[in-house]
Amino acid sequence: GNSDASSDDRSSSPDLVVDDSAGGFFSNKMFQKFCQENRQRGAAGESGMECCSGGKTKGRSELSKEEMQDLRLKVNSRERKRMHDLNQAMDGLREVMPYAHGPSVRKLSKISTLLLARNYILMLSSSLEEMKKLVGDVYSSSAAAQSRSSAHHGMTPAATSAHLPLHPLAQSLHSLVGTPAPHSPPSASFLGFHAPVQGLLKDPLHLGSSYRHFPGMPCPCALCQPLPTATSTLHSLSMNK
DNA sequence: TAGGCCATCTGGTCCT
DNA sequence: AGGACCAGATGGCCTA
Repeated sequence: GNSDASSDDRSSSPDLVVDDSAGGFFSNKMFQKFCQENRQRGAAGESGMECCSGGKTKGRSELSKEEMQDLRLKVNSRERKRMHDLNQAMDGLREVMPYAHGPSVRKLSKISTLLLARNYILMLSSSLEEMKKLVGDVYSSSAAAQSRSSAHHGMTPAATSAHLPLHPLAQSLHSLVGTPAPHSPPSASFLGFHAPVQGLLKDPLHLGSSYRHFPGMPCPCALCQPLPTATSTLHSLSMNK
């Protein structure tokens, strides 16, 4: 189920147009050439064709014209399905990316989707690290305060921390950092996405036409996202093969 | 009209 | 041997 696909006449996962029909298949120039060559060979002599018809396992060179066509159709169909699956996965990735979705918005290109996803992951990673640090700081400061107070009342620090209610800030941070739901994108409100800005950037990757920039948060788009220092080493790895 | 993006076909390579 | 994966080629569609 891809919502974008319905709004985009250039869906990356179009309904399977199986061009098994002669018209579709023979429209391919290379295949036409192949058939032409085959016809020429056939005109020169059909003996090669007859010798191998009826065998159970044949080499590809021994296949008849029809069998070759059949094989080619099967391979093409598999390749189409593979590409459709890949595009479906790409659509799934687009759905969880922080950019404007909608009928009036052009879909991110594949390369833009991948680049944006990469930067988005880097941004989330650095945010998570920051959150963890914050939680640690809050814990240590409140524990220090409690130990002072409990020492005053003759209690052990361990006993107090076990029964202490969490600092309100620590509680809220806990709810944010504590148990991330697998396979679910971070909530929009958590990321501060509730007040989208309409200002769009111009950029060579065509991110600008579909990407929204949000106030108060580092922008994950390929252009304006400075890589976090902790993960900047990943940059050198980039996406090179 | 050039350039970008895409779907499809195709042959080669690798893996099971 | 068959299937998956990959990259090159090709042609169509769209936009600036």
